[in-house]
Formats: sequence, C-alpha cells, structure tokens
Amino acid sequence: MSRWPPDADRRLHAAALELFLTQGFSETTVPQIADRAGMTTRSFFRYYADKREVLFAGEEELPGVVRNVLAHADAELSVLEVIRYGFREVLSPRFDRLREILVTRRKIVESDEGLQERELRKLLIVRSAATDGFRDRGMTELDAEIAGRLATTIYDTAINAWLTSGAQRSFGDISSEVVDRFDAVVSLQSSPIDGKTARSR
Amino acid sequence: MSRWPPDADRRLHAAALELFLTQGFSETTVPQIADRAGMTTRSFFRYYADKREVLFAGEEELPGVVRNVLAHADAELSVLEVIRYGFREVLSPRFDRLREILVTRRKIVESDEGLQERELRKLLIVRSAATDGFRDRGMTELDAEIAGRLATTIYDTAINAWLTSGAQRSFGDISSEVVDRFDAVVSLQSSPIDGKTARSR
DNA sequence: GTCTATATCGCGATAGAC
DNA sequence: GTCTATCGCGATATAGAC
Repeated sequence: MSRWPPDADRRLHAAALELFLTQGFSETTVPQIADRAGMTTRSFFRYYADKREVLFAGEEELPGVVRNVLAHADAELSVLEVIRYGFREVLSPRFDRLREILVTRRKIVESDEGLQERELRKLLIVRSAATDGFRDRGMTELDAEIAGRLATTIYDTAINAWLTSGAQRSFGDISSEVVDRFDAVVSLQSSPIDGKTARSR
Repeated sequence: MSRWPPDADRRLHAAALELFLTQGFSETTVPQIADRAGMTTRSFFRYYADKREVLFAGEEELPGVVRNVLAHADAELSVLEVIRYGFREVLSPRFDRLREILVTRRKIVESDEGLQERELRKLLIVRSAATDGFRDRGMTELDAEIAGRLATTIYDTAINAWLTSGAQRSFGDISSEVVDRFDAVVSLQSSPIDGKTARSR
C-alpha cells in the first residue's frame, strides 16, 4: 500500500462537489476542499488550475468526440443533418445516463457568475473543435466558422432545454426538435405562431 | 475647482488601457492602474467590480439598443431581416468610427483567457436582451431563445470578421454578408464550394 | 481608507515507487 | 539513482469587510 492514496484528482472533485452543494461555491475555500480530500492546498492546484476548474472535470473528451463525429459522418450530409445525427447517435447515449449529475452541476454553475464565464469558455473550446471539423469536411473558412457556431449554439440550447424539462425525454429527442426550430427560425418569413410559412426569397 | 478631479472612471480606464498595452494584462496590477490615475486601489474597485471589467467600460448601452431595435422594427420582417436591418442601420453607424479602438481592445482580450471569459458573459447579456426582444415580437419562448442566440452569434461572427479584415469595409456590409452565409449554411444541402444549392427538403 | 481573507503560484525539500 | 507526487513555506494580488 502506497503512502499516497490514488485518485487524488477524483477525491478532490468529490470533496469539492459536496462542499459546493452544501455550502455554496463562493463560501467554499480551497483549503476546505483539500482538507476533505486529505491533502494540502498546494496539491489542489497541482490538479486543477483554479477553484472553478474542478467543476468541469471530465469534459475534456468532448472536443475530441466532436472532431471524431465530423470526420466520420457521411460527407453528403448537410450541416443540420450532421448535427442532428451527432447529437442523437453519439452525444445522447453519452449524456442520457448522466442527467442527474448534469442537473446538479448546472444548479451550482447558475449560482456563480464566474462559473458561468468558465462554462462559456468551455463551450468556446468545443466550438473550435467543431469549426475545425467542418473545415476538414471541405467548407470555406467562414462557412466552417458559421457551422461550428451553429452546432455549439444548438448544443447549448438543447442541453438547456433537456436539463430544464422535468420529463424523461432523451437528449437526442430534444436536440432534434431544437434543430428543427433553428431551421424554421432561419428559413421562415415569420414564426409559425402567425401561420406564415413562405420563405422570404 | 473641486478637490477631486472629475472623470475618475475615465482616467482609470485610460490608465488601464495604456498599461495593458505596454505591459500586458496579467503583468499589470490594480495598484499600478490606480497610481497612474492618481487614486488609491480602493477607489479602483469603486468604479469597476474587478480588473477585467475596466476593459468593457462603455458597452453597457448595447442591451438597451438591441431591445430598442427589436421593439421598433417592422413587425413583418423575418428574423434574419431584422438582424440585417439592425446591424446595418443601427450598429454599423455606432461601430464604424470605433474600429481602431475595438481592434486594440480585441488584441488585449485575446491575450488573456480570463478576459475572453468576461467577453463571453457580456455577449450573454446581449443575448438575453435579444431574446426578450424577439419574445416581445410574438415568438414562442423556444423560438425567441433561438432567434436571440442566432442574432448574437451572427453579431459575434461579424464583429470578428470586421476587426480581422484589414480593409475599410463597414460593419454593416460585412455583417450583411455573414447573415447571407448563415442563411446558406442552414438552408443548403452542401456548401456552395461543391456547387450544390438544392435545399434538402 | 485600512485591514484582512483567500486565491494563486513559485521554489525547494521529501518520501516512496520502480 | 531517477521519477513523481506531495508537502511546507512564502510571496503577491485580488477583492471584500469593517
């Protein structure tokens, strides 16, 4: 048995989540987290760049997943079709069983503006990966950037709708609906609420 | 003549910009900024919530402008048409003469991840205003959120393209092009780079 | 305005693992 | 021995309390 228990990063993560939930994020200090995980303050910063970062542990794979999906999806698919396919076939299976955890995390993030900022930057990283992926599919630089932004915006909208809805619907179902609405909002002259469906040009 | 020179916030802003440009953002301390502006560290935090905030001074009106445009634009305009109109008629006149300043600010923001996070949150505030505006135009909650996200995403894309392009083109011209490309990327089966223009359904 | 908590990080020492 | 994880100490700056 080694002197240093393994999984120091996971222990820090677990300790942090408990404290954030019971005391609140800003009321929790790094020394408290480190104590609860059985190590020193200095060691905390060895695993996490700052106090916010610990909440986003485990999301490092997402950019790689995005690149992978875009690299292997049928080249004939339109942008919205690729997005719909990726969300339903790849992201939904990964996300659906994590719903409870994500709802909890979301509640903590919402309580602190600094955490919201960090979450937005995480989304920016995903967006870069998506833009790269669309560029590699042969789109022009501007179109790839637009497609990347579109994909992450739809992603964020769908995640939001999914975690807010009390029902047991899958992320794939909800994201597919969101894709439809994006298509409609961009394409239609007016919102269907007015009954108009003619394209403007 | 009063004991305290007026425009304390502007002096702090000017001092901060100079120091950020010459020394870099992270190498500049708040006491340095305050000293250069002729006041104490404590006074800095009276005018700006934190060191990052000073870089975004003067952008507080944007949400109000957005609400105003959406409230007064022709009710028959489609989402993309409202966006195009607002960017060309309202934002472009405001932005075009500020290009140099915005280019400078952009360079500083790009140098620091924390500043990028803050900028993203500022965009989030604008997005909330846009979403409110679209909701008030009679859209459903989900469609309004989508339209708000679309507007700010196009805004960010256009600002980026505008400040990156060396040419003297107006923000209105560039943003109009970006609107066209968003429409095309969402609507077309494939990118025009392949010569395909048929809509997928 | 002053004081202070606390985040953050640099550096060197140390303790086991291989 | 070398490598890696951790510790201990301390310095600095932000940010908020009083």
